[in-house]
Amino acid sequence: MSAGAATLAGGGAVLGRDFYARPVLEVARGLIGCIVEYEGASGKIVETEAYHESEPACHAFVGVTKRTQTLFAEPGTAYVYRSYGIHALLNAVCEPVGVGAAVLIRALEPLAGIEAMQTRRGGLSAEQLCSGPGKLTQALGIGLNLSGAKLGGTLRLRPPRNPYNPDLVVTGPRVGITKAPHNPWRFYLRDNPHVSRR
DNA sequence: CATGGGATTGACT
DNA sequence: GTCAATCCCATGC
Repeated sequence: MSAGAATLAGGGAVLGRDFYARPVLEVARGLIGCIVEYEGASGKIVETEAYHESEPACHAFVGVTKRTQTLFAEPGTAYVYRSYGIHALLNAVCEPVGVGAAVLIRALEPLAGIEAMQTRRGGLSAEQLCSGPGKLTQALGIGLNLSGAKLGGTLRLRPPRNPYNPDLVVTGPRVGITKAPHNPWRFYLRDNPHVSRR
């Protein structure tokens, strides 16, 4: 079982505070294979990236501001922000309170609610529905209003349904950033067709 | 108060 | 391959 998994009455388990209150690189790797659920739609995480206040690519690098205060909040908080004026990007806040760190969820393999996703995304194939950080928030209907919400409520993450080979998780440099681009802090499932492409 | 940049995407040459 | 769209907010004057 994954660290921090707690059993819910009625079946299923949800990742709890202990899961997120660890070094952000561990959480980024650990989230691969986990399930994101929101209002009946769900998908398996196939790609993540880690961000930490100690390096300039992270929004929290500048310290606590109105924009970044959520990154320093309780582990297991959602941090959603608008990128390029258009897209909402979903992160899970990690490490203890007062440390600015989060895992960006970059791609999902759709599991449930695919028709609703296609309605929101324009009838694309399953492989294109959630294969990017801006795409998956649109597909699930996740907006900026969820920033600051505690993960585990309407928006929740579950541990993997089935065990999988940890060798399938590979690392690489993060995508799309201009600062500290070389840290290999991106994690994804090898050969999974739902991973983002450029 | 004005400016500039951005953890992206999709359309177009 | 290039490039515009479009919003939030940090920064600087």
